[in-house]
Amino acid sequence: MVPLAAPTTGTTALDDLGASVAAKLFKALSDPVRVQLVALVRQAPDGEACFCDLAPRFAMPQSSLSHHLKILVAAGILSRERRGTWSWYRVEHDPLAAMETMLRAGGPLREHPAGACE
Amino acid sequence: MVPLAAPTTGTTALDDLGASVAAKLFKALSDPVRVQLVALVRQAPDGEACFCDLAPRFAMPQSSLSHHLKILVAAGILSRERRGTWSWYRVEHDPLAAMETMLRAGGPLREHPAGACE
DNA sequence: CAGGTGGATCGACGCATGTCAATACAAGCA
DNA sequence: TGCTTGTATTGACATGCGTCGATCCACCTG
Repeated sequence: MVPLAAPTTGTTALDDLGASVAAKLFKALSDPVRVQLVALVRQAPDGEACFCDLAPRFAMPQSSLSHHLKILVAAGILSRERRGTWSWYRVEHDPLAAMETMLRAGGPLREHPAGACE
Repeated sequence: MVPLAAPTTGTTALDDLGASVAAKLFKALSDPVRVQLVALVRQAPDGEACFCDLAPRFAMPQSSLSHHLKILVAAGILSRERRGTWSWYRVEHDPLAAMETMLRAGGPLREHPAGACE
């Protein structure tokens, strides 16, 4: 650690907390398998997909896929619901919208009224 | 089990290549420091920021910051230009727009998605 | 040309992450 | 109750990544 300027927050840029939240969301999508999982679930009929539908799409053991799904659920990007024997996954659109807003506006991860083209 | 859309139909999920491209972009933003760097550069006057302007914002050695900037440049999210003594960074908006499109549509990443400011 | 400064790169370290096989758990069925 | 199938978790392993100090390079100035 070096006596640099203290982490400046509350000025013009994204604050530390917002950056951490954003980074965690982006990290959840930082693997190709997880990107595809989100796309598949989103495009599934009725907006939900069963694990057994997703598994055959990937050439990897079932445990690996479950691991990736767990990460997406932990990040809040997917939600899981167990109905009887099968687990069903849905896309939670709020986190995706938050990321989208942040990419467009560059501001903190919260509702941002700024116009698209400043 | 209900079959998902076949990989060859118009409603196809993200292909492997698109998913890899997307994942690499998201990965570049999977660290809070890099999220803040992008926000800072974007909000800088004239849309560009000098390394020496960015450095004091972070409590970490200069080498670490340079490392993060390198990752962002390698991902195409930032561009670097050396003018005399200083290095200047700008935000490349196309990759951000591509990510945004992908979050909204779930489709593959294209070269020039319907950009936000065209 | 010598010295100084801004910034990039190198090498090492420790921790996080993706992968797999094996195992555990949960629900339906015989 | 026990068996079978679907899914989650565990543990081990290798690799990747963020961090840091040290060093190197490019550009300016005297």
